[in-house]
Amino acid sequence: MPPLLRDPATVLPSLAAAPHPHPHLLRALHAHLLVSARLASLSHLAAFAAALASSGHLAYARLVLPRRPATLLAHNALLRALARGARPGLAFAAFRDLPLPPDHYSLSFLVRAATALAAAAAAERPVPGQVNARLLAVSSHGAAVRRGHAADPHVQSGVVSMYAALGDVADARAAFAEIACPDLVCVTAMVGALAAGGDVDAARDLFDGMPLRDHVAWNAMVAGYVHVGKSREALTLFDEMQRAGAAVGEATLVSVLTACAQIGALNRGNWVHWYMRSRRMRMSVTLGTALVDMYSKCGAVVTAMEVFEGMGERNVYTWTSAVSGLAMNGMGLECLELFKRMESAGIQPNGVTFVAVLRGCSMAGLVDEGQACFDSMKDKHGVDPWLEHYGCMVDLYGRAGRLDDAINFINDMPVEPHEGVWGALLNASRIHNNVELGKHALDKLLAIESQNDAAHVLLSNIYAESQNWKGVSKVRGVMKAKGVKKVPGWSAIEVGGKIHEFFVGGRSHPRHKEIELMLAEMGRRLRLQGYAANTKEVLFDIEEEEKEGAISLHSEKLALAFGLIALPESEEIRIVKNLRVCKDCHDYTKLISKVFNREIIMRDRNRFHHFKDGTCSCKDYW
DNA sequence: ATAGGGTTAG
Repeated sequence: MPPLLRDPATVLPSLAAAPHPHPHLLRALHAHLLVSARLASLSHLAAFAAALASSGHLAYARLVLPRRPATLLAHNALLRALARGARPGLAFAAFRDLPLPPDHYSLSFLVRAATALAAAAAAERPVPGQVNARLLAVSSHGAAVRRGHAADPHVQSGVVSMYAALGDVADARAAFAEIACPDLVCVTAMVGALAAGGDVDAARDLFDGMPLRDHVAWNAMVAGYVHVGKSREALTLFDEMQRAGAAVGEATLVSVLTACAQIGALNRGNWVHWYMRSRRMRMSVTLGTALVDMYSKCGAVVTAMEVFEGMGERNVYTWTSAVSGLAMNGMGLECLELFKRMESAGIQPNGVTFVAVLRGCSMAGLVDEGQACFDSMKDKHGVDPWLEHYGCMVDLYGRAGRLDDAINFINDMPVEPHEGVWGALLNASRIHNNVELGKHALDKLLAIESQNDAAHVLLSNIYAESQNWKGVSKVRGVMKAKGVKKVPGWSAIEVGGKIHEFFVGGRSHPRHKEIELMLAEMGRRLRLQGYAANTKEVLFDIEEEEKEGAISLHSEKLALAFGLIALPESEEIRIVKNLRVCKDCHDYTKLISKVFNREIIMRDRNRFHHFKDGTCSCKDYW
């Protein structure tokens, strides 16, 4: 007996994965399963039927199921297996041909199938034979209503999360409003739906109004905050969750780690790792990946790699997190090496992996290597380049000063360049002081995206570099007239397990007086070292400038001053910033690291800067 | 005998 045929539990998934197994093979398998009495239990029978259906033999699948008496139970088991399988759309075909009227179980499986399709559509993962996720969603909801099962709580919660998966919060709200007495599960589904739709405040109101919250409800709310980037709120809520005595499990910790990663809360992240070990929690792929991501994004890349190496099972997410972590930390060569290891390990890289490895090459100036990766994408891995990848390539050439190559690359693109491509060229023009090219790139960029704030700021900086102050104020006027809003800059620093956030020109911190004194002291000691503020790149914070009539302090300087006050001298200062660090702040921080003899690790939008003894790990190349 | 809500990479 071939080993595969010994146990339905092992043979069925491989059958389901095969696109179109030969009918002879199926019949042989069927016969074997019958003879060896593997199909005696209904669950095995349903699994076999589902495997048949998944591999394109729905009619055969139905024949396998008991016909007389036709039990709805067996057909429901088929629906369930199909809804969970690789081709959830088949559940609709099976539903249409049910030999008996469907019950509330049938409907809940159908809704689940629609949810799976909606989730795949949202992730742009086309599922074979897919019609239209929205159409199927509405029809499954309609079927539930028609068959009189819309009031079943399992169907209700399923419908709410189905619309959420489609991205239709309004429909989720409407479905929720129809529910006379939503139970805990339905409310939790709605909390998740609201948060996923970006309305985290509405989610919180609903959450606060819950008479009872179990750990899943807490998880939904914590994850909701993480989803919209409110990491500090997520961590605060997690504290409350623990005080409330809710069970902390894998899902919770994954969200908490994601929050730590977002805001660079290394101490908190370390605590989670310790907590996992002290509870002897299993290092699942998801949890391990979240740890690798957290350590990478907190600049602890060595620890990230230790976790990575210690993991027993790794998937494409894990590898991509690690590759991306090395890229972000400026370790281009190591990033490339890990990518090659990934290839030899037989893990198929996807588009996200290539974004990471191309960025790694770009940051380390590895132009030829990056080019080779880009070429291998399609040839070797069958991944079609996205617009982002074209942007990465322009960045790769442009950063390295090969502006002609960048332009040729754009001209040879088989698709219309998008704003990211022109943005990369614009940035390269700024780095290499090419005003003409910068103007050209900006025109193209604004023709596509007239509200792009970063583009206006970059143009202003290009003008400022060439001392063209009229140009600077013109850009400012244009932004005002067009109503372009600059994303407010913030910097975060963790002190004593608490996250402190600073905003441009902010004065609201309880220790602002001390911060001001420290800033004055920093300025005094820097002047002694011959530092003069960089007026070339003018600080560009319209709102603040207008309010205060003076140039405001960028948030990273406030965070830095606070770090110098609040952290012991032996400790490095870690700052996370949401935008890219400007040249002035970069120069300033380099000198501070020298004059105050401190290590400063700053994560900006794109990468890490590791300041020590007056130099930065990015070698002024960012 | 079959069911629902929360979890990872750019």
